[in-house]
Amino acid sequence: MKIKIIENALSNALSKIGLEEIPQIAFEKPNNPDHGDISTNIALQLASILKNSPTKIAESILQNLEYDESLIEKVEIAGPGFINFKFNTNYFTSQLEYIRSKNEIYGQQDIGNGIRVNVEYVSANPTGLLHLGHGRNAAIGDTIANIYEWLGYDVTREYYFNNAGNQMNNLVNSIYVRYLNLFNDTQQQIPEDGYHGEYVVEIANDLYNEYGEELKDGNYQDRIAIKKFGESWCFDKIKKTLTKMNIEQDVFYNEDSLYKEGKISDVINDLKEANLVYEKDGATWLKLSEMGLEDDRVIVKSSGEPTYRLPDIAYHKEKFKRGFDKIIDVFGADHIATIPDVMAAVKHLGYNTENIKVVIHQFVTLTKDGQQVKMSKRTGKSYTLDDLLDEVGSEVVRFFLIMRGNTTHLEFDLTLATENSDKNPVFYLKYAHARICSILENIENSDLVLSEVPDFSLLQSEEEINLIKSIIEFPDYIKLAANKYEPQIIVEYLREFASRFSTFYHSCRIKGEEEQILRSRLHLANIAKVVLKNGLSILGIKAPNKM
RNA sequence: GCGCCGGUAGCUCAGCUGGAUAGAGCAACAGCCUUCUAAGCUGUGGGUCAAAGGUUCGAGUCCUUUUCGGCGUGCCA
Repeated sequence: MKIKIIENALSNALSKIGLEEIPQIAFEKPNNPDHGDISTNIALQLASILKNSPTKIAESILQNLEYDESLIEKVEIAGPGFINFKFNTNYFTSQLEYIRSKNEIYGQQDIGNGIRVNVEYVSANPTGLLHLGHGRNAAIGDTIANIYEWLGYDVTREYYFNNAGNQMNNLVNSIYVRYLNLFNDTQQQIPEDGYHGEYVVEIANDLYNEYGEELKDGNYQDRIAIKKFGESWCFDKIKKTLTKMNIEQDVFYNEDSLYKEGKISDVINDLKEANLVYEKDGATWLKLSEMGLEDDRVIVKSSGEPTYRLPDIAYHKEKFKRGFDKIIDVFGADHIATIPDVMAAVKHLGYNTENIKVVIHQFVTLTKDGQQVKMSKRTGKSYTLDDLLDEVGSEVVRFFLIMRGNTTHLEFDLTLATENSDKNPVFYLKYAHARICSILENIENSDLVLSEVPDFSLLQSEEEINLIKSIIEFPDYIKLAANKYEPQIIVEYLREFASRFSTFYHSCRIKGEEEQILRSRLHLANIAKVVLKNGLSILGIKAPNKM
């Protein structure tokens, strides 16, 4: 919305009143339509400074306010001293002509200006199958990547993984036990900290089919073979699941490459040079207490192996060195503790951590028929992301996983998701789009009608204007979602949008109306179709022509 | 113990930098299909915004304390 014009007008009025310093003027969109389209509380803010009542101040601002009457219909003082602006309906309809010219690309913006953004998400190690938590991570990350692309950023979608270290050893141990159990009488148990999932049995079966009893000794070479087999088995499944979810990442970054290319030792040297580490009990410690945090932490164990913090630091340094201007990490809430450590170190190495945004999301719980489905690691029974995708499809999965705020625990209602009915919110949006397609089909020569320039000023009813207002706001919501890293903002916007379209649809007929009206309404519906299609596409959902 | 996130209608959740009468979906109830898709629309009922104090013209939103739930708190990732 054009608040710049109002802002300037207000600034001028304020200086006429005699204000030497013009303060920041805040605007908001009133939720009560009687309060106009845009509102400012500037008079309330100035009350204590000017030692006058807000209403008096508002009055004198109004007396000195000059504005374009073709744009603004009404300016009012209301309540305790708000100044409310109501736009002329012609303002809204005139915006439509510009939007119509954008057509298919409406919503795209070039504010990113090619700035390079790295969005890291999923990043599950190849030690198992993806679960619902990964799914939420994937949906949030992929949608944020889409949003930034729509804003003209140069986006790289990245997956970071570690195929070495403790976790892989645990996987190897677990597979090995299951493998021996296939042909050995002695029923060995999986170690306490091993992987108990049923998929490990599957891996062992496949392993046996490939190698027979060749690996039964479990010597060094055997373990390497088991590790390679297990890793590619898991990665294969993970990638298939992501493909099913319509996610395609550009870079799979292996933590191991940080070691091979000397990036880890480089960072240790950097840290030593910056005097940020010390030796104690045979380990290397990071001086976090000198960086404003509570406790120092080990980054290299006495065994000589680094802890996870060190590669994390090196990895973030690498992202900067690879030329990214902005770094977005999407993590589950269980990673929350390590983030401040890593950020502090990266910052003290001289990188601007303000360009790193860590998006934390809370966990997912699964409910079915009102009962919570336990996803226990101990029993090994779990409902995987893949199961879910098979059951309800990628679009419902993606939608459900982003329809709550990142910081809220998300309850995935399987019963609701499976239901192909009006209760399922994703259908509502698709349905609105399909309806518009149906209108276009039902109008004779609709292409021809759309090729002619419409008179949008004929659209004056409340339903039409409300729809137009929502159309105009589309780019603002994309920006808001980007600034907040909240895909949910797009979801909420689209629901409201579809609702306004449906209201319009029911009260304003198109087919059979007089030619001029028909043309302008058809154009309006067609623009609404673009908004729905583009909005859904940001969420990774296709807009169907028929339902 | 300490740290992070959350507690808003019967249920699931919105509520942007503090603003005017706290919203949506589902569930409940009452209407609307000879007319472009009724997977829809219109209306009704439903609230001590976990509790208490504080900041101010004004608090669901900010501060303090308490409480409940989740996660974390490792020379695991």
